[in-house]
Order: sequence, then C-alpha cells, then structure tokens
Amino acid sequence: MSLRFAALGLLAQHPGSGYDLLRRFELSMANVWPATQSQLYGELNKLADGGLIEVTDIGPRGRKEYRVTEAGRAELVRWITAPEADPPMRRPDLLRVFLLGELPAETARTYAVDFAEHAASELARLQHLRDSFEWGADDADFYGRAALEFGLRDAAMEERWAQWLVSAIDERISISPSA
Amino acid sequence: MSLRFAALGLLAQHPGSGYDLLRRFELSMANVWPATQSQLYGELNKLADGGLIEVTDIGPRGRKEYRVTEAGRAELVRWITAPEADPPMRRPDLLRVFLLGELPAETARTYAVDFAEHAASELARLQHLRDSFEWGADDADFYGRAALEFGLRDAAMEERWAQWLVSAIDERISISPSA
DNA sequence: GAGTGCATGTAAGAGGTTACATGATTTA
DNA sequence: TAAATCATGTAACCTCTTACATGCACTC
Repeated sequence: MSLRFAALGLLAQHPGSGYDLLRRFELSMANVWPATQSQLYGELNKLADGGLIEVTDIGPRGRKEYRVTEAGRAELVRWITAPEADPPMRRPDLLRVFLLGELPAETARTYAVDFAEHAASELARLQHLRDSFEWGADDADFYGRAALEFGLRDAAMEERWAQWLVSAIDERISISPSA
Repeated sequence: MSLRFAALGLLAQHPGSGYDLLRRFELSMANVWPATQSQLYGELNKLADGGLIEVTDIGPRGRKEYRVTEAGRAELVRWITAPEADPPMRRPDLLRVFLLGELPAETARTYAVDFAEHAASELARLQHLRDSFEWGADDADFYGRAALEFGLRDAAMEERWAQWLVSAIDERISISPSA
C-alpha cells in the first residue's frame, strides 16, 4: 500500500516519467521502502486508472510524462496526516538474536560482532551519502535530510547495541565457562 | 521466509503444539516478525512435509505435538549463521517524513510531535514488558532480553530524533515565516 | 448444557520479487 | 553499427493478511 504513496509523493514533488521516478526513488525513499521497477510501473498505471495522476505527454520511446491531479494531491495529504496503524517492524536479524541460544556461545558472539560491523558499515555509507549530496534549501531536501538523520542515528544505535551484546556474551561465557 | 525459522526456532527451544507456539510467539518474536495464526499453522505443515520437524503425538482435539528433527536443527543453525542478505527495512512512517514538504509546516510539525509521542509510548510499553517479565537464567531468556534491549534503545532513539525534528522545523519556520 | 478456551484448517486477494520480453534512441 | 541507456510491460511465484469454518474439551 505504501509504494502507491511513494510514487504519488514523488510526482507531487516533481512531474516526470516512470523512469525518472525510478532514479529519484533509488536515491531517497528506497532506503525506507524498497521496490522494484515492475512494481513502480504497475503502481503508476493503477494511480492513473484511479485518476490520482495523469499522463500529460507521450515522448520518444513511448515515454509517459506523469503529473499529479488535484484528487491525487488530496489523497496524498490524507495519507500523510492519517494516523493509520502502520505495519510493525520485520527484522530477520533480530529474529536471529532470539535464537542465538541454539548456537555455541562463541558462534553467537561472532554473530554479534558481525552485527556491529554491519551497522558500522551502514553508518559509513549513510555518512558518505550525507557528505556527497548537494543539499538544497527546499522542502524535499530538508525532509530528505531529516530521514537520513534518522538512518544515521539508527545505525549508530545498532552498532552500540551490538557492542553491548558482545560484552554481555563475554561476561556470560566467563561466568559459566564451556571448556 | 523468516517465519519458517521463527517456528523452527521456537520448536528447537521447546517442543509443543501449534497453539503452544502461537502463544510463545506473541510474547517474543512477534515483536520483530509479526505473523498470523493461519500463517504459523501453514508453516508447521510445510516444515513437517520437509522433514525439519515431526509430530510426536496426537492429543485431545487433534492436538499435534511437534518436535525438531536433526535435519531441522541443522537447517536452523545454517540460517542463523548464514550471512544471507536480509530484506531492507520498510517503514511507512519514515516514507511520510520524505513527503512532509507537501504539507504546511505546522501540519508537518504536528506529525513530528505525534511521532515522538508514539515512540515514547512504545518505550513505556517495552519498559513495562521488561519489568513485568520473570527473567530466567537460560539462553532463551538471555537473548530475548537482548532483543528487548534493542527495542528499548530503538524507541528512545526514535523519540529523541523526532524531538530534534520538531526543533528543526520550528527553526525553519522562524527563519522563513509563513504569515 | 452453555460458555470459554483449545486446536487446526481453508480460501480469496493484495502486495512484492524475480525473471523475462520488447523495442526505440542516443552515443561512441 | 554496436553498445549503452532509455522506457515500459507481462507472467509466475511466494508471502502475508483477512475472514471464515469447524469442532472438541473443560469448567461452571
């Protein structure tokens, strides 16, 4: 359901073709709501069928230039401000944490170390994204930057938590040694 | 794909029926990987078909007592230690952040305030969970507690981030006032 | 014997992924 | 003219959600 609004929102920020949207999407929203090319094109057709967006021009190679309609903008605002219950988080990596007891403590410890490293590299990736992008003064950049800030804080938190877990496992091993 | 391992993992920790699993699931893993009753029963049948679990007993009301097989335990360990690329995060609430520029600044600010409040109440819920549960000394409790710690840190981070966003929006409003 | 809880299952449909299919246009 | 890029679409399959269906066993 959310991809529908990602597409609608991108078009509200700026008109363009599915192909245009796809590239803008990859750089921004795909970080919080990944989607494939197939899916995006499908949503655009559905949105057009529903009258929320419209084709304003057909260019070379069958390129369709889309634009948001009034109805589409209203629907977008409704979705953003609606306090709909969002689907809860789905994290396979945390699911594994619940099951680390099925592994030898040393192996579980390795999992935690890897978790920390993964978070650190994600942090580095986002820092690079922040530093390499030319941030403008418009709303889209302001809020995009805010979403990125979330990612940075999240990655930093995850790294610290994983380091804490490594220590906790070490302590647990030393209390009841396996050898 | 992950629910399969959630079910397998729960059975690895302790044998039981689908109904038993469902209750244990709600208290633990459902926080990081929600699933419905239908789905869980379906997975149990698939796991049994694949020889990863087996029915050891049939009790009253057609109750099936399941147990992990050797193959199942091996598959579980493989999954936990496999560095498979996990699906990336999907957060409609952050998707909305990208689109807050489509709203008046005052309305966007309200969204951020609500975000902070939501995080605060989630934090309170998890703190209550932590304080009301009788934590044992076994592995399942140790790692369950670790996963809960993640949730606590995450909720705290989200609240602080949202508060930061409120301040940033306030600053932005004061710099370029709308009235 | 009525109500609650135990216990499992089916079916329809939406959302999402992967792979494939097709072809025009620009650039080297 | 070959390669890269632009540009859109279809089909099969899996996951997940929602709703419905069924019935036994225990307790009051």
